[in-house]
Amino acid sequence: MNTSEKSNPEPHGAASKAIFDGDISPRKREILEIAAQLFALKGYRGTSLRDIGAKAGVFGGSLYHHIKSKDALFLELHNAALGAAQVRIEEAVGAAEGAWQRLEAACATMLEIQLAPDSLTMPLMNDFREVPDEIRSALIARRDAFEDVFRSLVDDLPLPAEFDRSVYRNLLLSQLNSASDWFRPGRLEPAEIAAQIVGIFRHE
Amino acid sequence: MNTSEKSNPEPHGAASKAIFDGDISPRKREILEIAAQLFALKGYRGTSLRDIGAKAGVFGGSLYHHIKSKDALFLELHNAALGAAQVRIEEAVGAAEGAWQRLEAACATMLEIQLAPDSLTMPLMNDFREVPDEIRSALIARRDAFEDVFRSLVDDLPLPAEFDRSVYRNLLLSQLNSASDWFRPGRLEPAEIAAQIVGIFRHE
DNA sequence: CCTACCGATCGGTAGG
DNA sequence: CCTACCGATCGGTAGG
Repeated sequence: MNTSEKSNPEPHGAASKAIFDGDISPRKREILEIAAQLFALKGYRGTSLRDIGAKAGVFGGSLYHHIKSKDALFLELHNAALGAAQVRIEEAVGAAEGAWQRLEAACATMLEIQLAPDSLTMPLMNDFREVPDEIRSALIARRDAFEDVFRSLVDDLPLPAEFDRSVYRNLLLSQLNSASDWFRPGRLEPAEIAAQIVGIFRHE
Repeated sequence: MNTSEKSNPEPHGAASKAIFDGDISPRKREILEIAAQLFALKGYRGTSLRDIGAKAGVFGGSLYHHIKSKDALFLELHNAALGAAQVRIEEAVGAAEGAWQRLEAACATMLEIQLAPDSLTMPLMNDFREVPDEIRSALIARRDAFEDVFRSLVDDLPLPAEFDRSVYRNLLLSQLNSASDWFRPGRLEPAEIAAQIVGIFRHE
């Protein structure tokens, strides 16, 4: 079994949402998805390379054929998830008209991503405290770039003068980032929650 | 050096905010405060008993004279911090008149607690993912009891009918809980942030 | 990708 | 409260 099996464009049917770039092997993509799920569920420190290996059907040490280190794996994951989220949100924003409608589109997409039942995505964006110092600054920089989308959305709102837009944006983002803490399926849908959020945040 | 030195009522000047019950030894209180700071800074898994011991001037194993386990230590800490916060918030709410004023008083007090520079308090309330399964349900139950204060505050608001009060309350609480992620001293004060929050959340 | 292992660190304990 | 240690687990590596 050699390792030259990279020229396989999207074999398994989950091309629906391409979280990771196309220029990685299917096997590595599989490993990244498994790792993302475990990190989201148990946190950075709570997920060992042996755990990831076990779910992938190999021993922990074997992962080092695909990754450089646990740090690098987490960083790659985090950046890929944020990149994919950013693309989806920008698409949704581009399809909407009006400042409040664009904000609601962004919120709805963000919540759909964070609240997806199989969410191999981003519920890891917050526990920066758990992550080694060496990669934390890179994670924060990437997150800041992501949040620029919301910065410009908020800047476009016709808000009352007494509102501090920086605080307003941070409050909004903290709601979106921690919705998975209290969300329960079967009640309001992500889009309905987005409508509630914009209903609350809408003042002019 | 014997161990019978418990009958000392508040020796060091920090009686200003009694986070922990009076019926524990000063030494144990000291250890709890050190542990709280480290947990808040580095998370549950990122804080070892050796770390706590080092800051307290003893070896990790020596802490077991005062605690039963790391789990129990964290649980005690968490419950004491929430209990103290609840008392302060209920006092502030009791001193205010009007549903919106009471809400703002609760938010301001909550933010003062979470954003205090030496905050040995609660920025640990969120990383339940990091904590062992055995104590997680107890932590959640205690937090739910704490949040009942906000439940009744929100129920008293004259909100428009289209607002879902459960979602509204969760959104509000997630903002208060994660304000420490973006707060920077020197800009808005906690009370000013509370005013911004209520300004946003105020609809009737 | 596996076997077998390394040094480090963890929570916790015994015995004083 | 210390010394000295236990078994478990971790990220990572060598050599195949």
